[in-house]
Amino acid sequence: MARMSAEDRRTALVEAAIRVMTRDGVARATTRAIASEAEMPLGIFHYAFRSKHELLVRVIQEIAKQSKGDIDAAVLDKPDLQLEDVATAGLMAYFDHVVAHPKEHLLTYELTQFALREQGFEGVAKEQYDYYLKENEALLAAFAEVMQIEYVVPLSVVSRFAFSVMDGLALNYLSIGNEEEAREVVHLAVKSLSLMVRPKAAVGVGATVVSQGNGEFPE
Amino acid sequence: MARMSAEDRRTALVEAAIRVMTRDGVARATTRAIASEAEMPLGIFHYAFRSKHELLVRVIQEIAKQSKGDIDAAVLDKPDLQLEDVATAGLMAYFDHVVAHPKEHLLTYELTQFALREQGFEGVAKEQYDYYLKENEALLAAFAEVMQIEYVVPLSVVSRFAFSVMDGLALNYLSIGNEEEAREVVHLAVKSLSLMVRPKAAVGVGATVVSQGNGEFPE
DNA sequence: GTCTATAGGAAGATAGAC
DNA sequence: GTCTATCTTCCTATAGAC
Repeated sequence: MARMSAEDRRTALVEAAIRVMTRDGVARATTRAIASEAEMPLGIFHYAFRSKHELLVRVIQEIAKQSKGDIDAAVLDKPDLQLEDVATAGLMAYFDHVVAHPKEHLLTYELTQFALREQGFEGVAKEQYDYYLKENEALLAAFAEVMQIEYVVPLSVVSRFAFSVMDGLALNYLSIGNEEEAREVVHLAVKSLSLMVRPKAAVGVGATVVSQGNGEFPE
Repeated sequence: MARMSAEDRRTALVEAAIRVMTRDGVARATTRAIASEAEMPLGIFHYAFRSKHELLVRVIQEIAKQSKGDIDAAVLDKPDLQLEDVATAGLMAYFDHVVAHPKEHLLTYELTQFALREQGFEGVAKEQYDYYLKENEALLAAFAEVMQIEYVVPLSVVSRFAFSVMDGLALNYLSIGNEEEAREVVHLAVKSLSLMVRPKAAVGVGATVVSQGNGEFPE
């Protein structure tokens, strides 16, 4: 096989590992299967990585990076102007991604669980989720800016709520399907979010905002 | 070792398997570890079960049954009378269970994933979720009865929404913790549910019901 | 029915020829 | 650097003595 730098080997192996895991699951992603997928002899594996553990850390990081780009692109870039429309479009875009790429989402769940169990990966699951939540917060903040609204509960809590619904829905959709009903749940999520929002205390412009919420959030 | 019927062996092995899986994870629940936990020689395993596969099916069924009883007991039996109080108490009771028994919940996620990947288990993940959702529906129906309210969206959708939020929240709580913030999310879930509810079209009694919802659910 | 011993295979990791 | 052959360990499952 042609000469390659160690770093190129690592990159190729990480990509091969993701393909194998997406196709066959984490448990079947053995060093042999990964090397074979990358069309390298097994011996190369432990030349590129000290251990399988090292590869897995890179795989988890890479997955988080990829799915961020993938989903963000779909969720933003919606030119509607009504609050609910934009929110619905965003959440539906996320759900569309789940429907179109179920195995990729299944893999992220598998990796989370793996990280929660395996010694030496304690922090990794937390990092992964923290990352997703932060990205989600940024999205919600941008959304609020565009729509001239503000949240009546802390952003981090709104983010975690939205993330929880969509994450839980994706998980049960992967198990039971029923796409149509799942989309009804997305609509409920949008209505729920409208409870957590009010028109921004207008400093200058009065934007056209449609909110189902009453602008209050009683304790 | 004392004589036992094959069925008693199976029961003991299933319970041992659940203990091992809860403690160490599904991947480490080998036939050896399970037999050892049940204090039986390895040979007994394949006398009681034709294969590990057979054991796993029983484990998954047993887990679903157990957690139902466990959680239902906590969620019902709340003598409050205010709508939101009861709902909050119910969802909080569920979350309390997650906090108190994180490993048990982690195990159910692991088993779901396992079932989604493994040949011969295709239906099992779906059955598990269908079962949880049905139980959840029954709970919501009983709740509506007691509180003299009715749902303005189909019960199955309300159930799936509530289940999604709590399931997703449990999953991310297991990864990132932050119990206090997670409990704020539970409060948001309760507020959201109040959107999906209105006082029951009173036929006789007029019950004392406090709802945050406006009794409508615009499309 | 019980249980030891072992078959047969696949895993992660390494040694050593090229 | 590359790659084959192999080490060691652990898995599921079974054979066969008691």
